Amino acid sequence: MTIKDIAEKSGYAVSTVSRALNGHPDVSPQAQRRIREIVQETGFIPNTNARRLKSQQARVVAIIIKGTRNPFFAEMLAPLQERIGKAGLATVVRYLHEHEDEVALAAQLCRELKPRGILFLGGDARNFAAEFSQVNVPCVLATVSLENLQYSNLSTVAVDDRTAAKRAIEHLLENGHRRILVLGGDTDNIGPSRLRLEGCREAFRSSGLSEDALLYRWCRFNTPDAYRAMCEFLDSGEEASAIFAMSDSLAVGAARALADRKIRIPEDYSIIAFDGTVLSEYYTPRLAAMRQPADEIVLKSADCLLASIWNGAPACHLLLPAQLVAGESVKNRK
Amino acid sequence: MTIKDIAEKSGYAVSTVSRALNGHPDVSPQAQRRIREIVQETGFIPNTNARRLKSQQARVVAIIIKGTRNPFFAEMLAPLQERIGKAGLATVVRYLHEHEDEVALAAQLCRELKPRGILFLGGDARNFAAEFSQVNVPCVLATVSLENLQYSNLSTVAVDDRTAAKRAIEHLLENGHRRILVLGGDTDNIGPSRLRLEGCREAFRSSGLSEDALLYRWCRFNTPDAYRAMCEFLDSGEEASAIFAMSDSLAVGAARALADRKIRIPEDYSIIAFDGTVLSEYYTPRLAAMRQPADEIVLKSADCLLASIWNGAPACHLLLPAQLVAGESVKNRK
DNA sequence: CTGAAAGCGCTTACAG
DNA sequence: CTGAAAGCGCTTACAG
Repeated sequence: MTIKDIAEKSGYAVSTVSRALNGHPDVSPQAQRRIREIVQETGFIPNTNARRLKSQQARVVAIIIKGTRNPFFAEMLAPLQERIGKAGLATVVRYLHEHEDEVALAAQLCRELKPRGILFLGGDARNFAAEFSQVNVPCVLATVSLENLQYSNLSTVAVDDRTAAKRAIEHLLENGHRRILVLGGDTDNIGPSRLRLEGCREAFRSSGLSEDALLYRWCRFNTPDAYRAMCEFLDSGEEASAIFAMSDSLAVGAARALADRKIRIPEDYSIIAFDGTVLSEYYTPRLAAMRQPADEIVLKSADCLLASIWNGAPACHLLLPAQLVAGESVKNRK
Repeated sequence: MTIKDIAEKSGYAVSTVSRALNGHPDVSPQAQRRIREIVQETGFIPNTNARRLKSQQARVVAIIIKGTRNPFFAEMLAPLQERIGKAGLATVVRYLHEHEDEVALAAQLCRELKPRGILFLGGDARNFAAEFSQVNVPCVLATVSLENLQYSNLSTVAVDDRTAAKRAIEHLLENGHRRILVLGGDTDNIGPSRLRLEGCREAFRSSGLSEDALLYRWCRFNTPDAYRAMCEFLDSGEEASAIFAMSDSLAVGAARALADRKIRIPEDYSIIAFDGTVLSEYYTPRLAAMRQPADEIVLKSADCLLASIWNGAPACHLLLPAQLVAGESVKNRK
């Protein structure tokens, strides 16, 4: 079943059918109706490949997700697809491991798939700095702030990591904690972990405390690796009274390491997480967390991308505030 | 940059370039080499749409995921994509809400995208019964067993839900529990919740116990709704000493409801979950669970699909055993 | 082993 | 408002 068959059945030419199908204005109401009927009857669906070949662009937005097991991204994906879908664009999702290059994939997709835009969920600043110029469609990088890279077709929508982390540490300091362990990712390069660590340092400095009491342990962004890092910390003999974990899943891993040693939360160790997903809310004890406004990130990211696609709107850079959710996992030591 | 440009630069004809690009055997080593060089230099990537238009099929497997926030599916997706990718096929992922029709989407994709095969992660038996005949490519339904539907192009790979649930209940019975609350999904129609409930009943029957002591509460497959269902149960004044939750995330919601009322796990209430994801392993207390062999489901699903695609292998129906993981959430009352 | 040519199913100037 | 025709970038018989 092709457009040619529809043309024959309807008595109109192929070109007229094509126009009717695409809702062009210059088609008579009769033709419109007749063609619609036949399409209904036959259940005809135009061949997407042929369509794309001609129009040289797919009605598609690619979503590239960095990190295959990030529950925070997982929560954002469905509403993202929904919102973009309502704008009449299909979505194609690709997952990448942490070590893979999302910008290289984007460049490849631009050539192969020719999407109208690309939405990155997470990403590495280095990749963007090195090769984003190869990507020539409107893009939005969500959850990572990258304002210093001035690409005209790259918007960023992210939480203000530095301020949020500062607030997390302040919360612990306000509750009398003076030695704090921070669990997070790679801080050598610019990125969320680095920004958050800087926020932690600022909190110590502006409280007049020595940064010697700010301990950092690196781990990958998953629960088992946070467990590993936390065990190593506890076994090293170092001490602290509170933990700031840079994601909810890291907090769960750390909590498990404490439980193994009969260390209680929050009596012996306080803990504050980052993200504020459903998990932190329903975990026992309820985890204190800096909640990322996932809904708003989704909303703004989608709107930003769609505005660029349809109206050629210039790139925007949004920094949203995170919100402190108190929970039950922080004890006041005063 | 098109294949025509490569032809000009290399001095070979378009058809020879095409053959070289696709690894056809009848191309001289020189031509092969020369063309490869130019492709390297120019970074040429063939236009996927044109390719598909001609060959009428994409080198793509569609993965349709039912339920946008299922951590169990989330864990399976990455290795699934990897395995299929290694076989030289790309993957396209589509998420569907629980109430949406995955088979209708599959039928649509068959016409639009023309994939080589479709892999369903979760699905509703009713949709398959009603309209799967519209889908004409090899398919595998993972995590739901549907042997009674004899479609020649539909394989199923799932855990033996009935036996697994029976084992879960037996574990609770062995530990002296006699009134058990089961938390799960819709049991009106054939599907995992129904099969598991039947397994629960069997366990009671074969132990000579009255099924009156087997309580069932319906909820959606997410943590907040399990919390809601558990709260309603507790507030209703009904009693039990143990819970079987049909997923890890349901167990977390139920646990939170207990914690709200200062009911301790496992001292006051025992709990056993289903899936056995990372979460159950690192939760405090470690959750007893019937672990689904996610790795094996991934492996078998992918292999089954690829065998059908490449070799026209007939549909297969695999029922894999779940494994009891003891955890710390079940108390022996004897 | 290689090339010229037809054609996949659409869209879109162009002419009427 | 409608139709005939060109062409998007490939693949694949067919002929040599």
